[in-house]
Amino acid sequence: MPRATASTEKKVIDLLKRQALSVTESRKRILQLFLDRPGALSHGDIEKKAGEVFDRVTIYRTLQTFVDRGLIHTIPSADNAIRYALCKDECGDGHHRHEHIHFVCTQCEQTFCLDEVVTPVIRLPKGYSSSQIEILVQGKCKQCVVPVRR
Amino acid sequence: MPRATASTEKKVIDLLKRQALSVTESRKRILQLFLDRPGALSHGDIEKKAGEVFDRVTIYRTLQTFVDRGLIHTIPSADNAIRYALCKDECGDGHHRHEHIHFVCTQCEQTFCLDEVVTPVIRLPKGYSSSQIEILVQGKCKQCVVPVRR
DNA sequence: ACCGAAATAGCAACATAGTTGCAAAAACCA
DNA sequence: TGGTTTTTGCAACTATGTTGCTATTTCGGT
Repeated sequence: MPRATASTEKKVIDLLKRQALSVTESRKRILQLFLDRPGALSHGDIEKKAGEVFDRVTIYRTLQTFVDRGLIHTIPSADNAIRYALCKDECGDGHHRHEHIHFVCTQCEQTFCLDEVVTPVIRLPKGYSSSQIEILVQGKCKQCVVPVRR
Repeated sequence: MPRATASTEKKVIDLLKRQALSVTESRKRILQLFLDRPGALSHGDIEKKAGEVFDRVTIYRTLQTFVDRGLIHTIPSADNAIRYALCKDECGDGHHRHEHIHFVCTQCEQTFCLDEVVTPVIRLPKGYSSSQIEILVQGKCKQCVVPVRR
């Protein structure tokens, strides 16, 4: 199965170079995986899709590098499996700023960034200060709600 | 160090009985740990505090039982360490309903339930339906913000 | 295109986290 | 108290994540 056409390969290389990352097979492949699908990926997902080619350790380190450079961001979960998703607005080196919420579909089990939904302001009790807010909504996604039968 | 006074022991036993759970040493001890402190506990935390007395497996199973019975609830995190906290309003058998947000202090690294802060309504894009919302706020808690120097 | 320095990948070994089956121990109920 | 049921501990296993070291690859300069 041809995973990367000439044009998407170029895009991937571009993204890496823009972050001053050296272009390696594993980075290209893993970044490609994120571009290929709308949802978020866990380490396990990536290992399943590219684990025969690359070492587990390489995948861990590649993901960490991508997070550090602001290419992807982490999404917490209640099942002890951190997921990663592409940063849409270019996040900087070590600086992530995300205003969107995350949606976990209970049916297809995919996790999506809902860029259209902006995180509301949360009024904290006196004495608390906040630096980051993460909103995780669980339910059924567009594809899974009222499945269209034909 | 005396962990349970006569009165708190009674409270613990009461809570267990109310859920039709048999009263065992490990359940008493673990439930006691939750009553002793305001923050949430991870499996690891509990293992450190009671791991010499009880088997790891017992702790896993006890936590699972408590979650199933609605005694405690899980709190997702970005560091792959699910935390557990007492349910204030009695959640039923397998039914959790929490309207509060969770606060993770970056300084003392504790996680709290902020019962005073009600989760806002999130307007999802067309086609999505939500069944549960989890809000995770990161920052400094009451104790850690502007440390009082005397 | 080639070379050397620097970055990255792979390997091994380890640490932590979580699960399952089964036999022994205990909690419960009459 | 005694029999039944539930829970515990143990052993073994799988999955997940980390670290140090060496081999390989990338990349800049020539």
